[in-house]
Amino acid sequence: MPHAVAAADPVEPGRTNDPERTRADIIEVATHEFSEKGLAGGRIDAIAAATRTSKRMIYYYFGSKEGLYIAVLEDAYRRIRQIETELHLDDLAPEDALRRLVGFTVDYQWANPDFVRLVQTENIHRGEYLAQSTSIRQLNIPAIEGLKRVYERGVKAKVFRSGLDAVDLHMSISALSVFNIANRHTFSLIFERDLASSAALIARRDSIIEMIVRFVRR
Amino acid sequence: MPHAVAAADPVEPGRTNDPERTRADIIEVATHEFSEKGLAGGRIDAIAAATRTSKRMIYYYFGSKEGLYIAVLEDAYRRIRQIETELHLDDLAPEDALRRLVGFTVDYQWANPDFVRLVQTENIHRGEYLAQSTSIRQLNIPAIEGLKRVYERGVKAKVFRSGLDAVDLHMSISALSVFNIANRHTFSLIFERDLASSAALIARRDSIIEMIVRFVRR
DNA sequence: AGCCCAATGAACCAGCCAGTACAAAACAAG
DNA sequence: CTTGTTTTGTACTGGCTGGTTCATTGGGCT
Repeated sequence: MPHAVAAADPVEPGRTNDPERTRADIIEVATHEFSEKGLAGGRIDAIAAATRTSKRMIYYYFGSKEGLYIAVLEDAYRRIRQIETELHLDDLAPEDALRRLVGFTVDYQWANPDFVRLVQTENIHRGEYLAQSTSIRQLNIPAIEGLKRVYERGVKAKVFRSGLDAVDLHMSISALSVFNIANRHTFSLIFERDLASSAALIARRDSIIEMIVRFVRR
Repeated sequence: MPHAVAAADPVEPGRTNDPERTRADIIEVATHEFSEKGLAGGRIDAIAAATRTSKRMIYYYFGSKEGLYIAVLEDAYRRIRQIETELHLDDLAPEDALRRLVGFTVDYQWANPDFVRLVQTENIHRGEYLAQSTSIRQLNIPAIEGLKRVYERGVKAKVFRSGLDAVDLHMSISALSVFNIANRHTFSLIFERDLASSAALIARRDSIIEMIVRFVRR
């Protein structure tokens, strides 16, 4: 997402006070800064400068650097959960549905490196800020529900073996999908491989799908 | 490794100037600090305080915070490579060897969260410091050589399917092994699962091994 | 119009922290 | 024991950066 300067939406034109927009603007810029530099490395002044508003506003709305960081985390998780609900897997045969789910997950991580980096940062902090967020834990996890239904359909149809744990399976899918993004720099440096080329991505995507499918097939 | 205050080694007793030791001491403390807080979050003063020596020495030996950080990275990679050479896989049947290699990888990551965190941090920085290290790229990668030999033996023995890429396979093994450590905090928070219990670890370990083996089996 | 509060701006501050100045010891060599 | 080099300690500083102060503007409501 190349920063979209968002052609001013036509509603209420001559307005200068616009809290919603100010908040959203700050969060967008801060998401980028924190995902780029981490919490300690991110600079409030840098965020303020890239915003249409001022540093004062950041403290007005978010209270502190940590407060802003938490808001950024909440927003990022909210977005991914939103998208997860939009997959329609129930009208596909189990194995096809699984392939689609895995493929989607890979593509999503690929398309949203900011989210991956944010999660990485938060894990460096041992999840202490995510733990402070009340709103995040209220959301349930569409991804795992969808996966669970697909898996159970597959078991019933005797194409998947039974006895597997959906959360464990989800963890494997996430692990494989995230790694390419999360560790691409050190990995490609050490193995002298370009992980970013589209050929490499496609091959990797196929490999991941194949691995998951072979794991669940009877 | 619980910090081992290292009962003074008997060689050269009355010595006060001991560059080797000072250097090693600084690196050990810094490894902990940086893996805990990241590069930006780590404090030189904190490192100095936890050392037997002073801040002055850090700059004397490493020149800058970044210099120290690079030295820490180099040392961490050197250690893991060292250990990788110590696996003896050639005297096992291919599938057993593969199981052992994967199991070892999982256990190693589990036992060395500092390394995982350091790599995470370095990836946040897009590998720019690792790229500056000349010494790291000179080392070759024992793990992948070992894996390659095992895989090829398996193909020859017709227990593994052919046409797979050893680096890709290694990537999958790493991805699955690292995820539990790297993302345990956010993951366990969201899925309300304890990933740290030994029961969970063992189950996960088995699941990973099974996934890899099923992937390569014909 | 006039009141009140939400929203905003510009300049400012204080503590933190990477890095340094200035030496003084310890050691090696002659 | 002198001399030169390596290693170490103490005290300091200057800029960066999170956070604040104080004052102002805009807008909804009656």
